[in-house]
Amino acid sequence: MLDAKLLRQNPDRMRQALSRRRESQETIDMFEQFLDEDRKWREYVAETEQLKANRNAVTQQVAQAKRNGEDAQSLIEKMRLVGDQIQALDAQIRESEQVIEDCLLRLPNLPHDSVPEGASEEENPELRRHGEAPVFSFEPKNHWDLGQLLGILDFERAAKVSGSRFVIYKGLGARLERALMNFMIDMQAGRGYEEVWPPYLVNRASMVGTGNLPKFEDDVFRVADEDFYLIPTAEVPVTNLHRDEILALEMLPINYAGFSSSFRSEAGSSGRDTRGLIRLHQFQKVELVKFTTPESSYDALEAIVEDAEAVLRALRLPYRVIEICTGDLGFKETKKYDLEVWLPGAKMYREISSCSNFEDFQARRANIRFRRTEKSKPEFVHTLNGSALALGRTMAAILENYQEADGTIRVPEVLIPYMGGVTRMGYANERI
RNA sequence: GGAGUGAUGGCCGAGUUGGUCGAAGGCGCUCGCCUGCUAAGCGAGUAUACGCUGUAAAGGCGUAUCGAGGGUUCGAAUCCCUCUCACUCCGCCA
Repeated sequence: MLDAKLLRQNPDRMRQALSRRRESQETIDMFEQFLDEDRKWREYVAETEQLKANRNAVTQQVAQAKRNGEDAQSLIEKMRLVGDQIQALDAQIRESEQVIEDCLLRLPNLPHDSVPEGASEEENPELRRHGEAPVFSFEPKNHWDLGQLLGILDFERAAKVSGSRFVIYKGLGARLERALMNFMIDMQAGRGYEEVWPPYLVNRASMVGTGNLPKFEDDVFRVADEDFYLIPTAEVPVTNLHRDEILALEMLPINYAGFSSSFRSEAGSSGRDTRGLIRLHQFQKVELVKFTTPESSYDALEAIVEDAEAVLRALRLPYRVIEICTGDLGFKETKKYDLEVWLPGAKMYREISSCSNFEDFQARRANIRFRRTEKSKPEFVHTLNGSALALGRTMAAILENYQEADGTIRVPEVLIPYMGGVTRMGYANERI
């Protein structure tokens, strides 16, 4: 959510942002509707407040008169009418506020000046690459074939138990998932992040706080008849940890590494990535979340990218870093980098981490503030996050990059201790 | 799930026969005074949001806020309704 005052005073800044983001006409119209409603709202407010000031004054006269044992009936009669007027105006104000609030909650964030112009993901510049794509003496398999041959991924039974877009990890596959979780959390805990294991169900206010609602209702799962949503990422509960709080300056920056399952409806993506671990209704993820001062959030963003890259480097997975252009930027972000890992089976780079700065967009929605000194006014913090990493896609990358000619998978060196010393996943290990 | 109690400012805590209550008192905090230092003491101050006005900043006026929302009333922290949360007891449960 953006500052209504800023939008009112500088509407062209928003208009320009909407155009840079290639927003739909619908969104552009919504912004103009906001400006219009905001103007009306201020008129109503001025009017009703004047009436209330008058009523408050007369009310004092009534009290005074009663204390003196005088008759106040004529004053009361007059105020009865004013009361009705106020009630009618207040109702109108509430309606206006609802329209305004709804617009504000659905208007996207302003791209940072440094974000490259572009219409779509095709124009996202690649910033750098790291690691060499492995060379195979055979045709590398995709991860779902490998996983099923090894008996560590079971998509068929997952479909029976739950449905499509689910997986069951078994044996060393389950163990590898667990190893990845522990490795990634330990690694970030060693880099200054506090480990957090949040709830996987959150209330609506939390979903609105991070900007997942009201605009993206279709993307998330909701528990029937309850005010509970399955989290689409740990970002939601972890960012909302400090909702409605005023933090002391000394507490910043706050760095959390949250582990959770993530649940996504994947509405609108039917037919895409239907096989394998790339696009599931449930996957696990270690998510980095930062709360910073406004002046340090862009440095913090670079730091998050580095922390996520470090995981890929430790796992010796080839990857590249791309910067998201204005037209591909998500609803909430001012600036975003994606890390893409090389998948030999698919012969392409796939997103494995996404690191974003939201500036005060979430902080304003979730009312997360800080005070520079005890006497200074609270200011909104900046929030950021980045995946480090998505476990399912990491496993896919490991299976595809570490496969051998005989169909076995070497275990990345850093994971061997987490795998109880297992160095290779193969047919011999089937009966774990 | 059943029964009950409660929710007031940074904290504790008055106020529930509706009117002078943005809210006593205390603690904490800030500034000043005092003291050779510390402690004690004295004085002043100490919420947030929004609107209007105004400025280089500030300020001024107004409105709202006593868990949240709605209602009754000329007027609500105080009365009514709904909800949320916390605590206690019972039941159930990993």
